[in-house]
Formats: sequence, C-alpha cells, structure tokens
Amino acid sequence: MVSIKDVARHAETSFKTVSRVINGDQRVNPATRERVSEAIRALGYRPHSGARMMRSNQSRIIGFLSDRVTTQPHSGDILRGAQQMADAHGRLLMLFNIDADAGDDHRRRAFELLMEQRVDGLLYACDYHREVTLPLEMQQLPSLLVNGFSTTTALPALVPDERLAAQQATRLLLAEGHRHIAFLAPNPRSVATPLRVTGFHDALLEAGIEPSSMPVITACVGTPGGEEEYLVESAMAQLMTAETPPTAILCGQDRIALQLYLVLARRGLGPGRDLAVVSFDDQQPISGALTPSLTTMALPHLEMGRQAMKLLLDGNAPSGTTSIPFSTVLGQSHRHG
Amino acid sequence: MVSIKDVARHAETSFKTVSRVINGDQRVNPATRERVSEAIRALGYRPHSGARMMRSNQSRIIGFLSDRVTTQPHSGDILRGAQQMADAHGRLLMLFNIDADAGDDHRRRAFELLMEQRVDGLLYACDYHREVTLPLEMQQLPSLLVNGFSTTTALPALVPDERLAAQQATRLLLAEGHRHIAFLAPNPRSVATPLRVTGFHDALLEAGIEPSSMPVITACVGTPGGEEEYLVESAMAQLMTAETPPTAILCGQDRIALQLYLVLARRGLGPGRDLAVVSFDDQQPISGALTPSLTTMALPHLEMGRQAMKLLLDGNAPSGTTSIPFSTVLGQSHRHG
DNA sequence: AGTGGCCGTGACAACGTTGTCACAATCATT
DNA sequence: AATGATTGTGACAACGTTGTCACGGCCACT
Repeated sequence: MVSIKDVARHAETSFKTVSRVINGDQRVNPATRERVSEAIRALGYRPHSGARMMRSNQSRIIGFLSDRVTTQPHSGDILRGAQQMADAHGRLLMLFNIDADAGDDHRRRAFELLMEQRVDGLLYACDYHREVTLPLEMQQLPSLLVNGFSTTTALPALVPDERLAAQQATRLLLAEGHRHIAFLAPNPRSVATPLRVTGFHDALLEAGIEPSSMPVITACVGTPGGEEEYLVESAMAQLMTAETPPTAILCGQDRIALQLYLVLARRGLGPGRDLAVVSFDDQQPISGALTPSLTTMALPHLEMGRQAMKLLLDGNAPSGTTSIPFSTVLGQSHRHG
Repeated sequence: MVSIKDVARHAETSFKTVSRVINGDQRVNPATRERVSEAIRALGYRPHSGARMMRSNQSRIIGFLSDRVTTQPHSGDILRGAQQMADAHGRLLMLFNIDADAGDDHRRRAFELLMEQRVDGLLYACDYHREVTLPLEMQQLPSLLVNGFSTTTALPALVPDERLAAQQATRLLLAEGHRHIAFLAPNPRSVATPLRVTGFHDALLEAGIEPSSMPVITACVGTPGGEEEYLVESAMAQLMTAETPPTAILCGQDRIALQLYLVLARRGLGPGRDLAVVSFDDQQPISGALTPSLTTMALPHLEMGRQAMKLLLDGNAPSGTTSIPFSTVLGQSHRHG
C-alpha cells in the first residue's frame, strides 16, 4: 500500500510536507502543493486511518449499537438518519446489531468491541419506543439513546412525542367536525399507549369534550415487537352497535388501521367516506398501499437519527429525555363523511 | 488510555509478553499469563485497533455499502444477516448508506472513505432486486454484490431466486387442486417480474396446463422502489366476470395481496375460503397483520446477508450471479375454498 | 560432561501518521 | 544595514502494536 513517504519521493519533497498538504496546512508553497497533489493522484494514495487514529487519538468513527433496529422494519430510518448526519460531519458509522435473543453479555461484548475501535461516540437505538437497561460503561464516552429511555443511567435520550402526536391526530378529526371519536388503542404493554391515550384526551378537553365519554378500546394484545394479535373486528362490532356510533376512528397504529380497512370493507363502508380514519406510525408497506390513502402520524425515526447524531457530535445533548414531534402525513382517510 | 506498556509495568514483565498473552501465544508461563490477565482486568486495558491495524496490515472490518437498503423497510435484513455472520467471524461492520438522490460521485466518495479505513472486504447491498452500475474500483478488493447484479463488473453476486419461488408458490396452489390460477403480476419495470412469470409458467407446464390459458395481469405500475400505483380493483373485476373465474390468485407481492384482501372484503369474499391467495416477499407489517394469515414466499434477505458475508470471508464466492431460494411461509390464505 | 533443542522472555525495529522543534530563506521593520 | 518576523521546509520523536531476532535456562540426549 502506498504511503505518505512514497508520495514524498514522487513529489521530491519531505514526507512532512505531504502531510501538510493532506491536512490543508496553508503554509505550503502553491507550487509544492500542486506537485504533491499530483503525486497523490498519480499513486492513488489513501491516508491510513489506523495510523492517523494512533497519532491523533481519535477515530472519527461513531458506534451505532442497534437493539434490533433492523428487525422491526420501519425503525431502520433511525440508522439512515444517523448515517446521513455522520457523513455530513465527516464521520463514519460502525454498526453492531444486537438481536432479540441476545443476552446482556452479548451487549457488553458489542460495547467492548466498539471501544476497541476507539469510537468517538456511541448511539444506542431501539427498534421501538421502550425502556432499556444499558451497560453502565456507556457513560465512559459520549453516548446517546435513541427511541428508548433508561432509568438506570443518566444518558440523554430521544423519543417520539407520543402524546403530542395523539393530540394532533385528534385535533385533525375535531377540525373536520367530528364529535364522536373512538380510539382503537395499541398494545397496552407498549409505553406509547398511555401517552397516546393522554394526547387523545388532551385534544378532547381542548374541544370541551368530556374524555370519558369517548370510547378507548384495546385493539392489539400480545408482546410488543413480537407476536401480536388484533381485535379490531370485535371492537368495531361493539362500537357500531352502540347508541351513538363514532363517526371517526383513531387507530393506535397502522396495523390496526389495516385491520380496520378490512373490517369496513366487509361492512361495505369506506374509510374517509363513511367513517374518518387517522392512524399512527406511517409504516410504509401499509400506508403506501392502502386506498384511500391513510392519514397517519409518521414516527420521526429519520429525524431522531439525524438529531441524535447531531447532538452527539456537537456535544450539547440536553440531559434527560427529549421528545421529538411526529410529522403529519395527510391522506384521504380522515376526511369528513 | 491504558496501553500494553502500562499492563507490562503492572504485571512486572515486558510489554512483548503482554502482547503474547493477548494474542494467545502458547509459549508463556502460566503464572506469568495469569499475572498479565489480572493486570489487564485491573487496568481495564483494551487493545488499540488502530495500532494493530498498522502492524498487521488488516483491519478486520468489512465495509457495507448499502444502496438505500434502509430505505425499503424489509431489506434491512440483509444488513442484519451480514452483521450476524461478520460477528461470528470476529469482524466488524462499517456502514455507509447511499440515498436515492445521491449521484455516482457520492458513491465513489463512500467507497473511498471505506478504503481509507482499510476494510478487508466490501459488501454492496441493494434495497430491491435490480441492476446496478458499480464503481470499477470495487474490484481492487474482495467484494460481493447482494440483492442486485452488475453487467459492467464481474463481481460475484447473490440474488433471490425469483423464478423458483414463483414455481413453488404455484405448485402450492396446484397441490390444493386449483386449476384456474391468475397471476396479479408486480411492476413490469422490476427485474423480478419476468422471472416470477416464468416460474409461474414452469409450474403450470409441470402440471400439464397450458400457460397461456392462465391470465397474467399487471397489478402494479410506477417506479420500482418509488411511487407505485395498484390496479387490483380493476384486475379483479376483469377476472371475476370472465367465463371461468380463477379459484386461486397468485399475488406478485404482498402489497398486491393487501389490496386483494380489501377488494375481496368489499365483495364479501374471504381469502382462503372463497378464493385461495398466495403472495411474495413476506413484508412483515403486511403479512403479520392480515387475517386470515397470508401464505407468502419470503424474500431470503437475512439468508443472503449471511451467505454473502460468509462467502466474502471464506474467499470462495463463485463468480457470476448465484440465486438464493425463498422460504415458504404457510398461512391460511392458500387453502382450498 | 558436553551438545543440541526447546521454552520463556526481552530488546529492537517497524508500521504510517502528526506534533514539536529547528533551520534557512525571504520579507518588513527600525 | 542590522534586526525581527514570517514563510516554507525538514529532522526527529512519538503513538501502540506485532514481527524478528537473540539470549539465558532447562531438559534430554550422546
């Protein structure tokens, strides 16, 4: 492999001067600089990151510990956002994925391997919004938690603003004139669920509606991130036979919305025509395939990834947990019937 | 940061002996070895990958160039599989994602950055099965293409066996006794489409059915991997009013199956009851949420990732393009009505 | 007892880079 | 014209590790 000394020989100068050119040092004669640049091109020289790392004592690498991020389809955007921002700051990403069945020692080993790479910082990303127990060693270097929170460490964390998203989604339906809105709530074992219910209620209160008068029905049970079962059929049967059936349904997640579309189709009802539907998450395979197009609150995965990396690199992450707003994807399904 | 010399001082030996212990050299007195191990633990020593890299002239890092892999939800499993296998072989993964809007120079820069890291090998993964033009420089080091193929370079490549999957899916329906099967074909601009049609026809021929007697209708148009539109409603209208309507539908992808479920629901028909349905891809958000459960041919993303990494590390990748079989996910939807 | 081989250990150089210091040449200042 | 500052350049050490070589001590042979 061609080194800085080979370049120096070719450009007939000292290897130190070559180093200066590479690092953009101004105090180099333009003519010399040109000779050196030419030699670099001619020889196809590439700086050796290992040597640089040793001298400068920093790697310009950020570790990305992904807690099953690639398992759940849509959260991969966290990774994408982080990578975008890392690249914009001239950093590289070293990825280590931890699978569901992995124990605590596996995670510790992953951490250890990244430390051996002398990563300048560490992002720990979860597949879905939940609590995690982190290796305490993570506090040894600049670290940030994405899409999760930890009560055992004081690391800064970024999570989606579930409450606000629910509030905004509900406002959307209220603005269309709906006064009878049901919430098909997601898995009660998910941390997002109570927050989304709160947001739902907050919006109702704003509009002067008594929250307890609006039905909240659990439409998904099972293990979050694992095997889940949907109860949309029975929930809708219950709702539609009530004294005052809802004119709008807030679905706790896109999978529930998908089920709802099917139930409505079987009943000859059209979303956005006979019944307004708004959902959460914006899981592309679903939201991109449903017709009429689904109005959904998109999880800010990309944005969380970007922000997390930015905060990490700027070194000014606020301690504690920061909530990132969802973005609203307007489809046809929330329209008034 | 604590170095090998600090450990040596603490263990009262030479730093060379410490190096031997770290690298598992057998010719070290057990007592000394124990003293050194103890010192390593006590001081929290971690080998410096940069220094090792420089001496040994290899990084034990594999570059992963992802051509929008994290954009399309389900293909992230390629990354996951590659990481699993890399870890099993004591390698780390350096990730670089190229976004859709990025030009050729962006890709070349990504390659250059990975080369500066002195990666020992390179995986180039595509978000969906398609042709790519690769930077020719990739032939400078062991590289492998995953989920795509290149006609401009001779790099080994792994792709899903679309033809076989379609053949197997069709056999499944034939085994249930169906003799009138329609294929709702995916995007004609996708490379998978003609291969899946061929597999469909191969299975029909095996069963002694004239392929041209079975309808193949395009049910998805637009830009593959981008904005797509589905034509399932009209396709089904056409099929169900035909002289001999099909008793089974082969859906070219899960998104089409999702649409089909909706169309059938509106017509009061049940998949797996009134009409058999088999699909492709196993996009979890869809296949995991549909009821009755969808029988679908799962894209071998995880397996391709694992195999690609294994072939790369073993250094015996067969030249040319290798097809990897799908796996069959049996649900209820393919049952006989 | 003398010879050869093995075992455990250490001295030293080298990998490719950057930081520190120094030096000569040029320029601006007194 | 002498002095000081600046500019361009190079010599050298150092980062943390591993490969090469060599050395002393012990054992098993002749």
